Amino acid sequence: MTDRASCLVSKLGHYISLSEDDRQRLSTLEKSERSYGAGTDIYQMDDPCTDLFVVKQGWLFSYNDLPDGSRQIVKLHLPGDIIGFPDVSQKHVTSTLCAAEDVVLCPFPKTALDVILRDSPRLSALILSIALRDQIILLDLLRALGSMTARARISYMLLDLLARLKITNKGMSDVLRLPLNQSQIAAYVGLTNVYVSKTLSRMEKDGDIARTGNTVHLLRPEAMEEATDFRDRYSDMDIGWFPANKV
Amino acid sequence: MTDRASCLVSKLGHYISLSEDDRQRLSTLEKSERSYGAGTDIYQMDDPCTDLFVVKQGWLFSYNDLPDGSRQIVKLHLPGDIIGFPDVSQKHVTSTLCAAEDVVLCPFPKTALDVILRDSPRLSALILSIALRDQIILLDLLRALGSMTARARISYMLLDLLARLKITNKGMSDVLRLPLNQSQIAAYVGLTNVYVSKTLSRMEKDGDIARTGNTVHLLRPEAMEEATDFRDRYSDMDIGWFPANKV
DNA sequence: CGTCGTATTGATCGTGCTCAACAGTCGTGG
DNA sequence: CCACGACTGTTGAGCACGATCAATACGACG
Repeated sequence: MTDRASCLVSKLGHYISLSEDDRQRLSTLEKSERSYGAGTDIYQMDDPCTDLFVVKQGWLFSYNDLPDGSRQIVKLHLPGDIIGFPDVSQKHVTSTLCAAEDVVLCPFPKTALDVILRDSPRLSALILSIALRDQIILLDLLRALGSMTARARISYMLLDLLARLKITNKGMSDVLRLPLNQSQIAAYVGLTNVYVSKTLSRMEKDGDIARTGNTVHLLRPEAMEEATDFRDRYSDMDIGWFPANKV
Repeated sequence: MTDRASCLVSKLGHYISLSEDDRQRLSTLEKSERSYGAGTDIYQMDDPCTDLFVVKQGWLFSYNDLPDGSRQIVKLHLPGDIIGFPDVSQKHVTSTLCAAEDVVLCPFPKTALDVILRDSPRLSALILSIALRDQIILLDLLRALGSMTARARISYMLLDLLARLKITNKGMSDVLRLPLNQSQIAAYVGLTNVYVSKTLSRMEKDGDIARTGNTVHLLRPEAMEEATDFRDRYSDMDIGWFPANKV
């Protein structure tokens, strides 16, 4: 992936081989890239939904504030991710997007999707598949939040992040940079910052993880996967049924 | 909707007007319909994923059993729903499907999707939108499980079910038939059967709901929506960006 | 009548929350 | 240079929501 390459092309080309036509189609979609500083809210809940974003650099998250003052982070966005897909089905976006650190995004208009659907069945299938896989992952997270202990939830989050990073970075070890503070982790897994701190300390004392700065080292990933019934949904998408493009 | 009409046609025709070609395409997809008794597991987790189902009659749910013995219901399926969409992206299904009562389903093969993607951009867009909307709804549920009290979670579930039933049944009142026992409700909202019982009793005593048999009457839906920050995602899907079919 | 599945109610326990104090690390400004 | 504040993480004490375990009630069905 050169720096000049289209974010979309390199992201989607990761799953299937793209025809030259498809590459062209995708490249033209992207507007110029944009940078945002850490902590910036890039769009707010209930804003009109016009653009999608590919993450070129940095982590972000989508959150909602609830009436009782608590905050729930519903999705973490890592480099290579497409942000805002579910909102395409709605007139207004359903959550607020916030940069967890300094980020670079490649926006492209929501209306671009109709061109793809009209002209490229193969790309359409891929996009649909990605959307559906994201839904699977959400279901997994739901199980975690619905019925796991604090420790299992945090383990689950760490395993999920590691699996995601390994898609684009094959030779990766079990070390993880985690550019989120404990309040944000808490908002994601449905706990409080205090209890996240206590749980992480306990996990460290028990030898499950090691921490240095904001990097986390998973010392027994297999045991953690066992305990949380973790499954890697990222590595085995089914793309066998995709249609060929028309000629 | 006549009894003979294709389930898919009547389901999808609810959102957009379908061309005669599209109606034909959809009708041919469906195999004969099938019935299952209450409590039947229709497919099991890790089975190969071959078919999707349209619900013609009765309620169902998808669940997973966790290593600690607890069960999490991740999705309730009502008449008119399409079951198994997210699993299309996977080689094996990720949860077990169970009939909550006697049901009738219309199966159609997963491979049918490639025909639609190739030939009908408009139907493709609709299917994508439905998948994405389901994801939004999952995100809503995630917020509920992540940071709401027992009472709010149950309220949320009731509001969600009511909104779903109102799509196909416009003139509906705030009365709801709930063919689930309290253990199933508990598995869905992440509580125990005991606490569901206690919470429902308290809600009844406080005048929020009334129960007779397995029907529930919501007495102050607006107050409940306020308390749970409930939003109806079903009634305002954005279909404005859909492409027209090629001629 | 007995059994099974389901709902209710009570007593007790524990995980995780609340509130609070304190420490470490920044960047800022005197 | 130090003082100060803002932000983050840690630790402790007490509390509450919801879990666990158990007993009871109730209906449907054989």
